[in-house]
Amino acid sequence: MNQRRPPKKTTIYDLAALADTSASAVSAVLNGNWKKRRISSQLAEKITQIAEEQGYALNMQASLLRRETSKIIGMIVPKYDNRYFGSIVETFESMARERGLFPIITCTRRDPELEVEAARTMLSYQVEWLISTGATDPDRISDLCTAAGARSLNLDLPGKKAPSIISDNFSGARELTRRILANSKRRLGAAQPLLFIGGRGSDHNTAERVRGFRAAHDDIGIPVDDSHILASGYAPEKAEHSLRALAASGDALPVGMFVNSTISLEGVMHWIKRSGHYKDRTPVIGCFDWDPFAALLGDEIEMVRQDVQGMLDAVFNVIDHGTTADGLIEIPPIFIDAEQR
Amino acid sequence: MNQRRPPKKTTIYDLAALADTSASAVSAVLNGNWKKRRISSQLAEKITQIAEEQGYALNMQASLLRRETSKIIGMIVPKYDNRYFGSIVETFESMARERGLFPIITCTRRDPELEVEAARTMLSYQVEWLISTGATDPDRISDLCTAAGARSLNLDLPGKKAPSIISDNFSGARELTRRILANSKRRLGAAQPLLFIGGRGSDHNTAERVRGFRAAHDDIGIPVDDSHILASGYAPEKAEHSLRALAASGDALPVGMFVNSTISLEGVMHWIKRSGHYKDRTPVIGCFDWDPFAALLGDEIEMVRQDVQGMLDAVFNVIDHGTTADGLIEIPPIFIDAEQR
DNA sequence: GTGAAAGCGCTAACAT
DNA sequence: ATGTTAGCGCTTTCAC
Repeated sequence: MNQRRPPKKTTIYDLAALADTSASAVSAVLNGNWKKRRISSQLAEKITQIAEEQGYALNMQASLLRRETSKIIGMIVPKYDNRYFGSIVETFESMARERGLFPIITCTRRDPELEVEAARTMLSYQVEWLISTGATDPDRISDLCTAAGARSLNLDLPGKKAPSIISDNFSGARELTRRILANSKRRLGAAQPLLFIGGRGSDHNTAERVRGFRAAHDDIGIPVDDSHILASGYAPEKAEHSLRALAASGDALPVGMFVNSTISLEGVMHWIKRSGHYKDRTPVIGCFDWDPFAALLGDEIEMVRQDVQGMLDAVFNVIDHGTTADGLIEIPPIFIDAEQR
Repeated sequence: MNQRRPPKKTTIYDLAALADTSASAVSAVLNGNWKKRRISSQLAEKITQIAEEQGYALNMQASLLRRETSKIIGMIVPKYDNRYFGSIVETFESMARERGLFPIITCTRRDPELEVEAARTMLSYQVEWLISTGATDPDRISDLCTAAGARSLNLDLPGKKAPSIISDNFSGARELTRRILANSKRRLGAAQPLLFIGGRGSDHNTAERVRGFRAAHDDIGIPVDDSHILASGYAPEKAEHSLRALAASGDALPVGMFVNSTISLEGVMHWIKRSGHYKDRTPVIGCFDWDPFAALLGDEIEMVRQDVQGMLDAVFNVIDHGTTADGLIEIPPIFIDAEQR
């Protein structure tokens, strides 16, 4: 039933002709601000009905061109392949819609070039706000936004040139580490240093989590060697490769691990299962992020869940109230206890 | 650094004034079709540079209003909470961009009202194509599109009024069932009927998969009782609830299950772990969909992976070549053998 | 209570 | 080779 040649679209002029009135009356009625224009409910009724019959659809491009405000809000997101970002996008969309904003999302696959290209495109579409989620170079995007008269916001990863809403990575990592160490002690009698694996050493979140990881070890007087920090990237294969290299080096394998994301955990679990090391006793694991299946993988796997709703509440708080400070807002992540998992 | 009052945006008229030329020259240069207008590379150079300096950004709304074609392509997707849809969206976006199209995606949470509202909004934005993914009422959306002069396409779930690209659910389910039965026989000596769980009995995919499930049982002469088909919905809690009810009924629990989606599998695995039935011997499981962590959950869990790339190749084949037939295109899903998982 | 008219920023046909 | 001009469909004064 797909029409080959689109029939000329109905405009408010067509409607005006049919209703024997003017385009401005039609526009006013269809926008709901007709009481302000004191249009007779008779005429309003008639116009609405005709519009219905003709299957009239507003042309946003024309409408937006004339208005001063677009009500379009953009978000850039690195990937759709994990629960964290999926839930950010889903929550963002519905919160935006609640406010009468039109959300447009685009996935930039952690590619810096794509990020700025996507930002530019969104600015062409007159976004009023642009949220950079987990962007590699958020300040670059903020600059573009400022130049184009749009406002920007950083989510998940902080920047210097716009308000940034992120998880409290340091405290979260410290508490997670504390729990892994406790589990490990319960199993082995004595606590031993853990392995930190996944993420990029250069990004703020990873750095903060490493700091929390070290602090928790410090708290109980266990030294952490640099060789125990393997921030080799986000892809599953990267984590797997690091572990393989570690095992090949002949060093003792750690009894427990702090895994920096579910995506890294994928590689870690795969390697543990396939490699055959740990065959009798799997390592104690903690993951900075949550996934429902990962949660079922074993009893000893501890997970922090980032507070997506809390973060987006903060995001929209800035948007709704137009806060202007470029500060850092840190949202505590959530710990789920084993019983209620 | 967020500007409070957006500075008036630079237009091509501003650039024309600065370059001491006309708006049309600027437009032509910035669009790349200036060799056609035989504009001197000198002028072109000058304009490009000034545009750069001024941080000029095209106003798409104005551009689109004037053009006849929008190059905007929309997609409606039910959820972002599993790998299947995540990968559909990610692949769709990049394939659209490769073609110079601007993808806009929106998540409708399996809500029929939201679906049509989202479709209407996208049509206002002049989408040329609208892909309904897993929509509850795709024909309604196709009608809206036809009325607005846009073309539509169904993905994942078929409709009658537009070309539909879906998985070959029948054959996939039959093969998956065959494999689960074989695993079950290997473990138990004799094959026993499986339980089908998850999905909506009313949707095409679930119906086809049930048909495949029955066919595979028929093939080896095992009868399937209606009480073994539990298509109680997509949410994890729905599946969990059905299982709890089944266990409470006192009937024997099945030795194996065909789970209709990863999202249902979430509920199934959770129940198996928490309920304590199956404590010594977990059931043989197969899932119509793939998830990396679920794949690690046990050795006996068989998974079909829907061929997302194949499906989207088919989608863009229709778009690129403007096929007009409203037929059903079925893409065989992919089986991953245990060794290579 | 309602209509006429201007103009948002851009593109393309038509001049020169 | 480049400028002038007429809209695209809508919103919004302003005039009646």
